[in-house]
Amino acid sequence: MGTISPISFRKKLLTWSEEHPRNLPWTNIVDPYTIWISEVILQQTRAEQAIPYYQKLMKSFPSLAHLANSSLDELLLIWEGLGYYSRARNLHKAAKFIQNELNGVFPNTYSEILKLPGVGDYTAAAISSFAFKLAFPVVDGNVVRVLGRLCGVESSFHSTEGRKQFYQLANQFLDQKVPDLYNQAIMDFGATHCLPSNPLCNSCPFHLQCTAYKIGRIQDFPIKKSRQKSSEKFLHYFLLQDSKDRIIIRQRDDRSIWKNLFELPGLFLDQEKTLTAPQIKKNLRLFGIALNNYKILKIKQYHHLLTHLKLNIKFYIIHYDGLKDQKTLNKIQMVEIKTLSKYAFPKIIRLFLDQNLNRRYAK
DNA sequence: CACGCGTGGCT
DNA sequence: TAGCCAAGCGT
Repeated sequence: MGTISPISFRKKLLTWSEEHPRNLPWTNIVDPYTIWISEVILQQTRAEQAIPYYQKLMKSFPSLAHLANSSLDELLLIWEGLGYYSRARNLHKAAKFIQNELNGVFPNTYSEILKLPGVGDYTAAAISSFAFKLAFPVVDGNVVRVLGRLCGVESSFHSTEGRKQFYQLANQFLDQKVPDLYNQAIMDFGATHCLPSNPLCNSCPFHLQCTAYKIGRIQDFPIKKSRQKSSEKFLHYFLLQDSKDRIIIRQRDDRSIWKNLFELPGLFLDQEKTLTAPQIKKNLRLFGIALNNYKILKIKQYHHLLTHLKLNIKFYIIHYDGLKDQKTLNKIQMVEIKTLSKYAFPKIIRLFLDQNLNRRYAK
C-alpha cells in the first residue's frame, strides 16, 4: 500500500505548509484552553463559519474559569446558530469538571484529555499535539481524504477495519519531532489542496506517488459509506402574542434535537396537515394554555434542511387578550418581545421571529 | 456500531 | 437541485 516513504512525505508536506500559511485566528495558539475551544467549534464545521463564533466565545469566556463559572444558557446563546448544540453542553460540563475535579488545571496527557466530555480521538490528538507537543496523529475528514487517496485505502473510515488502517497509516506518517506542525500541515493540505471535489492534482507535491491519482480514480477515494436518506418531519408552532407585546416560549428538555434551546409551544407530526382551530386549542391545553378572545391571524410556512431531516414548519400566528388560568401553565414562560435576544433559539425559529414579530427586539 | 445531531456552502 | 461534505462525538 505504501507508495511514498514517511520521511519523504513529511518533508514535502512541511515544505508545502511553509509555502502555504493559513492565517486563522487560532493558528499558533499554545494555550490548551483556547485550543480546546477552537477544536470543539471546528468539529464538523468550516473555518469560515467558525471564526465569528470563536471570537465571540473567547471574548465572553477568555479563560477556563470564566467558562466554568458561566451558565449553560449563556454559552448556548453564544452558540446559537452554529448547530450541534451538544458540543456546547459538553464544553460546559467539561469546564466545570476541570475546575472542580482537576483544580482548574487543563489535563496534559492524551488519555486524560480524552476523558473530557465532547472530546474524542480527533480532538484529544489535536489538543495533545498543539498544546503539549505530544506525538498523536489527528485523523479527521481531511486526513482521511489525503491518506485515503495517497495510499488507495480500500475500506471506509467508518468501519472497524478501515479505522484501524487509517490510524496505522497516520501513525507511520506522523512526524514525531514536530507533531504539532505535521498535524496542522496535513489538515491544511486536505482543506485547501486535496479538496473533496476537484482536488488540485496538477500542482500537488505528491501526485507522482498518489495511488488514487496514478490509477485515475481520484473520485473513488476515500471510500465513503452510503448515507441514509433523510426523512421529512412536520412541525407546528404557535406564536402567541398578547396586547402587551409578550409571547410564550418554552425550553426544550427532551433528549432530541435542539435540546436546551428555546422554542414556541407546538408539536412534531409525521404527516403533512394544517391544524384546525379546535386542534390548536386542544394542543395548547397540553401546555396548560387556555386563551381569551384569540384570533388566528395567519399561517407562515418555512422549510429547514438538516443532514438527516427535512423540516416542514407551520407557524400559526395568534393574537389573544389574556390567559384564562395561569396556574396550570406547563413549562412555558411569557416573555416580552424586546427580551428575546437573551434566549437561544434554533436558527429557523430565530429567523421566523425576526421576520414576523410586529414589535422588534434589540439584537 | 449505526444512527442522531445543525447549519451552510458547493456542485 | 438535491445531495455531498465540513478540524466528530455520544450512545
